[in-house]
Amino acid sequence: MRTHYCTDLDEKSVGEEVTLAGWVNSYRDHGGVIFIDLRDKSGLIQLVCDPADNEKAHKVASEIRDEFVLIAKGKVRKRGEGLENPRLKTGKIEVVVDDLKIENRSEPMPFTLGDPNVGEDIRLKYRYLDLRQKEMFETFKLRSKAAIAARNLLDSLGFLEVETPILTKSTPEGARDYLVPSRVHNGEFYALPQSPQLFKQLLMVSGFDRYFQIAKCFRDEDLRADRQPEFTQIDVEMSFCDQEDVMRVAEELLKAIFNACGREIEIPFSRITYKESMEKYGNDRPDLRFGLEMVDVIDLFENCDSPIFAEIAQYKKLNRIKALKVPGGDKAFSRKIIKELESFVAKFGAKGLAYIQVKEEGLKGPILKFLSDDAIETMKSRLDLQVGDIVFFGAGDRKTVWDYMGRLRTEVA
RNA sequence: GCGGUGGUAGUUCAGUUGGUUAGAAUACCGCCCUGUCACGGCGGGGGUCGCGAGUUCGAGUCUCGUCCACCGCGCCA
Repeated sequence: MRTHYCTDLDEKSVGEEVTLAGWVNSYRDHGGVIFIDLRDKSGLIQLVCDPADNEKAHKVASEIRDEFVLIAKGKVRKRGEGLENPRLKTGKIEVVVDDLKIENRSEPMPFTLGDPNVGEDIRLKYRYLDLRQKEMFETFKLRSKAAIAARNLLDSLGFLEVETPILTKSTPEGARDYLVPSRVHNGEFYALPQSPQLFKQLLMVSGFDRYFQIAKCFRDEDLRADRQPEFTQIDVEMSFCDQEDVMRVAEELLKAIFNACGREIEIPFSRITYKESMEKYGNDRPDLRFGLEMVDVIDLFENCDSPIFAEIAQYKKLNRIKALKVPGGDKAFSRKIIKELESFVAKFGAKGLAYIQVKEEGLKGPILKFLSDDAIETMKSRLDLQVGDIVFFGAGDRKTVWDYMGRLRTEVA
C-alpha cells in the first residue's frame, strides 16, 4: 500500500507515482489550492491539492484538520523557482495528490505538539499524541541503539545475558522495597528488586564467570527531577578479575554505547584517586567539564587572628579550609547572587560563606583582616588571583566542607 | 516527612492598591482567500479563576485550611 516514507523522496523521485501514509502535521487552505504537510516517522513532505488538478482530492482535502490520518496517492513534482522550502528535507519537491483518503479523523489537539512549555502531566495524559513528536521517537531510537550496542559489545567479550526474577524476597539494602501482595501466601509480600545483585552469588559460584543483564530496578523512595522510582541498569558481573579488568570492560562498554549514539570518546579515561577527587571536587563523581578546583589553604589560617578559623586550622587531618576561585566572578556575581549562594551552601551545613573580591585597588573581604601579609601574599600566588576574580572559602570538618564546596562548585559553573 | 514556587479559556500565560462585563496569543467554529510552508483577512464561541471556609459593602487579588503539580532538602548507590 505505502510505497515510500516521506523523506525517502527527493529530486530524483520527480515524476514517480507514490503512495504515502501519515498524519497531518499542518495544513494551509488558500480557498483554492490546499497545502498539507504530511508526517510519518521519517519526517515531512508537502502535499498539494489543486482543484485544477483533481477536484475530488481537493474536496477531501478541504475537510482536513491537524492530525488526521491520511493515505495520499500522487505524483512527485519539482517545486517551482522560489517556491522551495530550505527548512524541509523534502523542500525542493512536493506531491501532487490525485487520490486522497482520510483514514481517521482527529479531535482538536488538547495541547500543541512541539510546545516546550506544555506541562508533563498533560503530555503524559495524552501520551499517544506526545509520542508522535520527532524528538520523542528519536529518544526511543537512541535508547534502542544504546541497548543493542551494549548487548553486542558484552557478547563479544564473552558475557552471558541472563534474566533474574522480579518477584523475589526482600534483601534489605539502603532503599525501601516496592511490595507486591501474594495471593498464595496470605499476608506475605514479594519485593521488587532494588537492583539485580541478589542473584550474583548464585551465578558466580556456579561458574557462569561473566554475565550481564539490562535490568529494571525499583526503589520506593521520593523522586527528583533526574530520578525515577523505576529505572534500568546495566548490571555486569565477572569472576577472577582485578580492578583493571573491570575498568577496561566499563570503558569498552561506554565507548561502544557512545559510538552507537554517534559520539566518539577516547579510552582509557583519565583516572584520579578517590582522595584527589574529594580534595579537588568534593565528591566521587566530579564534573570535569570545567576547572574550578578547590585549593587547600588551611595552613594560611594556622596562626590567624580569627579564633574560629585558627581553631579549625589546628586539626589539619579532620578539618579543611578550601578556597574556590571563580575567575571573573566578582563582576559576574552581584550582592544578591552571593547572598543566594550563601543560603545555598547553608542548606548543606555551611556556617557561612566567606569570600574575597579581587578589585583594581586590591583585595577586599572581611576575612582579610585576620590574615598576615605573608599569608595574603601566599594566597595570591597559590590561587593566581587576577583582578575581577572572587574567591569563596569553606571551613569546617572535611566531610561538610567537601560536600558544600563541591556543590557550590557545580552551582557557580 | 520538611521547605520553596505555582494552580485563571483546550494549551501557554497576563491580570495594577481588593472595585464596571476577567484579557492576550494559540487552538476551535463560520465566512473570504490559487503558491503557502508559523499562510493571510474578517467575524464568533469558549472560564466552577484547583477546592472549602473566612475577612469585606465588594475577593482572581487578602487570611486560614485542603488537594494537586513542579523544584529542592531529607531519603535514595
